[in-house]
Amino acid sequence: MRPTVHDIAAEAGVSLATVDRVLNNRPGVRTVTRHKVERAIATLGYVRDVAAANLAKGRSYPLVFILPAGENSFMRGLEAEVRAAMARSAAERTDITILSVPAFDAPALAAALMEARERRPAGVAVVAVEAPEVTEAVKRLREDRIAVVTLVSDLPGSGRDHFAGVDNIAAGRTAGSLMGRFIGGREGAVAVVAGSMLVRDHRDRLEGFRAVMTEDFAGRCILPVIEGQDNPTLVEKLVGALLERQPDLAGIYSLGAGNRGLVAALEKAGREKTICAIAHELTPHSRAALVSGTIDALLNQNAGHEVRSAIRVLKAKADGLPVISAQERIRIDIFLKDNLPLEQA
Amino acid sequence: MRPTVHDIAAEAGVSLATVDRVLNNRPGVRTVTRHKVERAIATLGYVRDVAAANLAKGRSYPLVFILPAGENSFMRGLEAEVRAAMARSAAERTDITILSVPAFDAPALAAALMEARERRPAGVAVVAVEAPEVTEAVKRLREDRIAVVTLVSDLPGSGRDHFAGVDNIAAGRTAGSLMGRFIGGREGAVAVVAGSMLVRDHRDRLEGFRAVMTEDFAGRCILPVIEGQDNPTLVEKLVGALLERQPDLAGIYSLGAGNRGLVAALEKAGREKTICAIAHELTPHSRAALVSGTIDALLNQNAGHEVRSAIRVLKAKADGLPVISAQERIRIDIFLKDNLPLEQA
DNA sequence: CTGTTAGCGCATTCAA
DNA sequence: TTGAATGCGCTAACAG
Repeated sequence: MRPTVHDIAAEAGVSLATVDRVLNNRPGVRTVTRHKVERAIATLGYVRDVAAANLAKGRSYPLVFILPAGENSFMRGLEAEVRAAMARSAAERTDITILSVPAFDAPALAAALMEARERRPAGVAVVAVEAPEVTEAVKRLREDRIAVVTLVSDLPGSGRDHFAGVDNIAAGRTAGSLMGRFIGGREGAVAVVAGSMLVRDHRDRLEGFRAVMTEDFAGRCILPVIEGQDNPTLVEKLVGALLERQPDLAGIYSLGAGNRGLVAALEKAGREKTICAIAHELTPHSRAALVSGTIDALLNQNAGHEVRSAIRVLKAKADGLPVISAQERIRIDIFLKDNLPLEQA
Repeated sequence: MRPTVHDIAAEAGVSLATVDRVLNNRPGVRTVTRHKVERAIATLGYVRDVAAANLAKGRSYPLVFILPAGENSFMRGLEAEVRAAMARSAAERTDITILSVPAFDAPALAAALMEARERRPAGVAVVAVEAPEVTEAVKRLREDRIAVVTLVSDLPGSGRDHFAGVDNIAAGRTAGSLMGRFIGGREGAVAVVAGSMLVRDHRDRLEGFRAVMTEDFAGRCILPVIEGQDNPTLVEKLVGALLERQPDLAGIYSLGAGNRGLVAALEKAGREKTICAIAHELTPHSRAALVSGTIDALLNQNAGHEVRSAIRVLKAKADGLPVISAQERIRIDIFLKDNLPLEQA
């Protein structure tokens, strides 16, 4: 049987309370006593039973998630994952509140952060928009010792505790690499459609994509970025116009959302087979387009992983515990029609 | 505060023991009493605290992992993940033993399964070789109510409880799809290097690969399969010979292990830039080859996920609990040099 | 500075 | 068929 606090108390010749004190390094133990206990811990090879500890503590973690509103399928999927986490909250001892704000709206986001602050949660997870007022709000939360994790889109320089999302520069590079190889020797320019240059993730993807195209596919012309605000209607209009003025277009990299518009424009123009399209995020629409062949490859960040990671990190930070960063790294998935996970998964 | 057994006992007007009986549907409760309790559970919205339950039970899960011996980096990585799980065994209430057997050796594997059986574990995870004696041994374990999970390579028809591994047909298809697109319009045949046709995963990958090449890249010639026994030295020899007799080779799909041999042969022949190489499993060697460009794409199954999934399933099956199969699905990762996770991760 | 004691939510004797 | 009592491994008052 593995050793318990009782065993180490006996071995060290002290009481349970003392053992508990050194285990949770609380004050009020003489150095000699502490050493005795530590030695007992070492010789017996004691490892604390976290489940039992949590049971005894009865601690719970009030958390706030701030997510963008709107039709964006990825964000709705993200919200669904947060709600799934709420359903598990009994078992995970969390108490989660969701706050919804308009997309790409820095003042509204800053206001939501202040609202979150008033709830005095243990931690806040936020899909960030890069703006001074948002940075400022995050700093205020940190001053109140509220843990902050940026989700999906980061906010460097804000002092947030952690970023739960993918390396978007690498994502852009990956898209560039696939695009260059898939197009191969064919002629024609490549277009880039983004949502907004106000969010860090989109800027990073663009940077990565351009870097690879310059390094490895130097002859290829990259057209100026189109900003579609992650809005399918707008994206469709802009891409439609693009297709008209670029009869020789070889590829489109859609690094934001609104892919329904992209797909519609390509199919209306009858160019879905000749243009290599690479987009982000696996949603019901993008999935269908991948299967049909309109989209050639999809880069994805697993929203479920991101939410669960954010919660783990928030809890750890709230307890002042270190985070095993290797374990919290979110991978960039590449999906072709052949390695698509089953529906619903 | 969420309701506890006490609350539902009070609500139903019975004792703790009775509540416990209906909760774990044990006999010895009148139907009326049972109904009262069930109603209380429903109205209070009770959910059992699994951690507390486990604490009270003090149950632990003796498990056996049977892994192939040898230099195969992927398998050694797998073993490292099992050892990592052993390190967590205190917290997870598992007690894991590793059994090592020669690779591709059905009699030895069958013997190991019988050895595992004598330990009377709650469950066994095994990297399967497809052979009647192995199937038979697995059936015996099942008869002794020992849960069995196949790991990495499956054993259909054996009655194993679960397969913790990727869909290898889909993996082969993915490789085919990438191969066809990366080669594009270039001339030349494509070769396939396998480990052994005795293991299901290799056979499945081959099937998927051939299917896609036939469906989508019909003009491309696929050479007969080379079996390298996952042995780098043998692979190097065989691929070396292949390169000599096929001066126009356009691509190589290595669906097994021994990639050190593949890389060495390509580089010695100076063909690493002109031949598109796609291989499996991210190891230090394959990673280096991907970065240098000798390997163009790597398909990967995350050994850590597989091991953790196997353990979860084994515990669930041992307790007679259902498995949420969607959650246990192992994804096929595609790595290019651009989306490689950081070292060590 | 150290020890005693009473739970956390649940499972399990042993009596009744 | 039911209930009272005890303990799992740990934390947290409260005493000393």
